[in-house]
Amino acid sequence: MIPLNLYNSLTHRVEEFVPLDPARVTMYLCGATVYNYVHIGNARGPVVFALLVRLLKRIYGAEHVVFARNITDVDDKINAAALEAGVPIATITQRYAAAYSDNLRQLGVDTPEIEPYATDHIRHIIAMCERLIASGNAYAAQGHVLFDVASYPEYGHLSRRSTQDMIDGARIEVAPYKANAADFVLWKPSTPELPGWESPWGRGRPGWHIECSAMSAAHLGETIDIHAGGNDLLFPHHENEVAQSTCAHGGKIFARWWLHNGMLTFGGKKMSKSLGNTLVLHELLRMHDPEVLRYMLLKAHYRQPLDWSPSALEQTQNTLDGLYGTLRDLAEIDAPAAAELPEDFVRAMHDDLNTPEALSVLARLADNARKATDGRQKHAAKSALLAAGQFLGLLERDAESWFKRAGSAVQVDPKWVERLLDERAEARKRRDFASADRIRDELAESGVVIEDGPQGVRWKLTHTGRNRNECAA
RNA sequence: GGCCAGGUGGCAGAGUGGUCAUGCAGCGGCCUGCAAAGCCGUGUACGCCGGUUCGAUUCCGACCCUGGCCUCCA
Repeated sequence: MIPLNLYNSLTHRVEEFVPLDPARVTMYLCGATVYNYVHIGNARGPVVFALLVRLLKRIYGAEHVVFARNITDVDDKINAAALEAGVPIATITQRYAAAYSDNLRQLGVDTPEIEPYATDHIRHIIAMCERLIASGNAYAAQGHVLFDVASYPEYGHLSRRSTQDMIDGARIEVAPYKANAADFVLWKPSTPELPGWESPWGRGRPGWHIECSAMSAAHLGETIDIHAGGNDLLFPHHENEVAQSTCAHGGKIFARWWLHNGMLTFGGKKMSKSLGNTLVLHELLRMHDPEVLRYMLLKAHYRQPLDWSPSALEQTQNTLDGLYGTLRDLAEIDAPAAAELPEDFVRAMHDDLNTPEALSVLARLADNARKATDGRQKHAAKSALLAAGQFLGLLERDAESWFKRAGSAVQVDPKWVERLLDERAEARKRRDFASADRIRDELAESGVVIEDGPQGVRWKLTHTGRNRNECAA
């Protein structure tokens, strides 16, 4: 058995992952705040960490892994969007939460076991605030509840900063109700036009950080195996979660492994709404096959930054075309995905989810499949390729239709193509190559590339010239 | 300014103390009526300067540069 090694942000080292209880492996991922459509950068964590969940299920059994990915459905940005549109926040959050789940599903992200909503956990949040006040780790002031950072000496351990640095580095003015600059809000008061819930401190709403702590504990228990998220959440979000959860649970360790994915950049800068360099996921899904987007997200190691660009996407499209080309050549071999994954593939995946390495194994498997001579070899090679590819959420399409994508930028009527191909076949039979080539040129003009093979002619839609600039919007 | 990641061939992107990443693109050849696809072949790559070492892209130190966090952010 190849051990599963994962980089733990807590220790800054790659360590062999061993769950607390192999019969119930628990993992939590900070999901989305649903105030707008998500961009492709928002999908990186869900994609790579759902892949990790697949790996965990393969090791421990699907029924022994519980994965939660939350939805933050109360937040000041949501409130602002609702206020502007003149609708209740639920109108906003339902729309975007549905789009989020749907977009991720299209991208091949498995649905988590649990998808908790913050507003369904207000009682848990209030209870947690009360526990923190009782334990002396939080205090109420002017309708707020604040976490007392000074009460938790370990604060800053995860993100490796000292509280002194944080005070020195504080760029915002300290709110008057805060005892210390570094203290953060667990609960805050709501004015009548804002959403709010009755609490011991008056009508109010939760702060962001405590939502994840409360939902994680409610569904997965006080100590979980893995907590994941983008590395931009390391501080303050994750640091604050550690502080709240640890203190509310009598010092029990909150998350044993902390995993952080690197940022997706566009034009060399982190893709973010504030910079205005985002590529909205549902738009991309309209223009590209989801597998191309997915392959692109897996091309770089999850902890590294990944720069998105139209040309990189085109390269990815070409790579995937090559893999599907192999499968198309093996269309007559009726081989389903193998039950077992190739060992070098598993080794790559167990090496801190090294998807670039795993993709290079995929290329090698495709090479084997192309070079296989007899039927048995072909069968074995094809099923190995499919097994590895489909584990990554790739190569799930029918190879023939991959090259004749419906809804692509290039559109042709297949009947028209077939008719021209018949005409061309006739011309070639007459050795009238001038006419044959004229027909080929006409097809090429419409984006149809033809290949004369031993079994006759086949065709595909070209990618050249499309998708080059359209996603730079 | 503080903390944390990085700088690899035309592009993307792994990895390693001493023969090979891989993919895309390019180039040459085979195949083909010609193409396409496929096959074969093909490139003095590891930011800069020192150090350790028989040997460093890989380890150590300095420097330069880039990105992330320090405020909401996957």
